[in-house]
Amino acid sequence: MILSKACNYGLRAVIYIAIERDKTFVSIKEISEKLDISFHFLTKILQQLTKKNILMSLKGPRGGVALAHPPEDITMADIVIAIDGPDLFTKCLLGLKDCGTAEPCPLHAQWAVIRTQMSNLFTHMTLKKLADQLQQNQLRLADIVTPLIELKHKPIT
Amino acid sequence: MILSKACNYGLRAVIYIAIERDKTFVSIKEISEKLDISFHFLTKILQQLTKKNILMSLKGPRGGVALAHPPEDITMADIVIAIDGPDLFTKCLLGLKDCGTAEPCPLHAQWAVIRTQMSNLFTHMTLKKLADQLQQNQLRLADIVTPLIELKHKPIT
DNA sequence: GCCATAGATGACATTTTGATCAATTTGCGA
DNA sequence: TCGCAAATTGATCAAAATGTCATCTATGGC
Repeated sequence: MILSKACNYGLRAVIYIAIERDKTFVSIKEISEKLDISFHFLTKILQQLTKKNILMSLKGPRGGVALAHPPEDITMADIVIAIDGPDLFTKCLLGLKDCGTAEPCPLHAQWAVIRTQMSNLFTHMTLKKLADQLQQNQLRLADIVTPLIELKHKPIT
Repeated sequence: MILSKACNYGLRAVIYIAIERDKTFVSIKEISEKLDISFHFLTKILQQLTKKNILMSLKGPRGGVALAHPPEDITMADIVIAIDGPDLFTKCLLGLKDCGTAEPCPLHAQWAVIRTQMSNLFTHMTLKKLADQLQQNQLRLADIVTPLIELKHKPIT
């Protein structure tokens, strides 16, 4: 897969937080249940993001995690790099070291084009754009088609 | 990484075979040494390709593996799908099931564009094109900068 | 201050991937 | 036909990714 599972989960969770952010802090338990992700595994992933100052966290009752910056300032690339590292945007398709214009592999030139496009998509796609899209178009974030938007207006049981 | 190591190795090996194909059968041992890939691991990868009728093999002295089809008929996509499966060209970026135009995730539309470009690159890039590029431009296939082209005119010691 | 809540942390289990070794089978060539 | 070369196969192992569990620590509310 192009992104690790951890990265998948992290992305979906952060988008979820961006949508729910008027509650300021969202509990990881809620996220894990709504997105159907293992609670403990998600905890560790979000910890990574907290350490990298993408999220902030608060312990205790009414605690949880929240975005550490405005959603228009956080990009998909930030999340992907924080969790999977920068390989996706830098590495040679054939895994060769120092594959560049100087000593290219036979796919270097053509792959570089696609890699750049990926990089552009990821660095320009902010959490705000993603959250707006979700709210406007009723898109989805989990396998189970859950009316995510409704959750904002309902107390979490 | 975008492709598994097995897929990396398989691609590089098959390109190598395409270059050396006037010898008809190339031993896996030679490939593993020239490309610096574990012999036994490479053996298993190439076995997969043999089973899928991308390579053919011959036991005994002067045996080895060879392309089962003309190099202009084998594409990178064939190799990638045989080893890593079709996920790269079909799966949702966020790993959701059945993510499509009907029930898209917030990234579906933009990701589909890039995925299609990847698919096009892989399905149009034949082994012949790759081998020609290597021979004409002195590109490389291994970390160690080895004069691969020379090998055709030298007996393997 | 006490307690329930919720994140942080470390230990551990499982699965997948990557890699190695040994034994077997096959077929060419002398 | 004999012996060696080379692929095939199965067993095993290490490392990384994934997933689970128990415990610790901080905090808000009473």
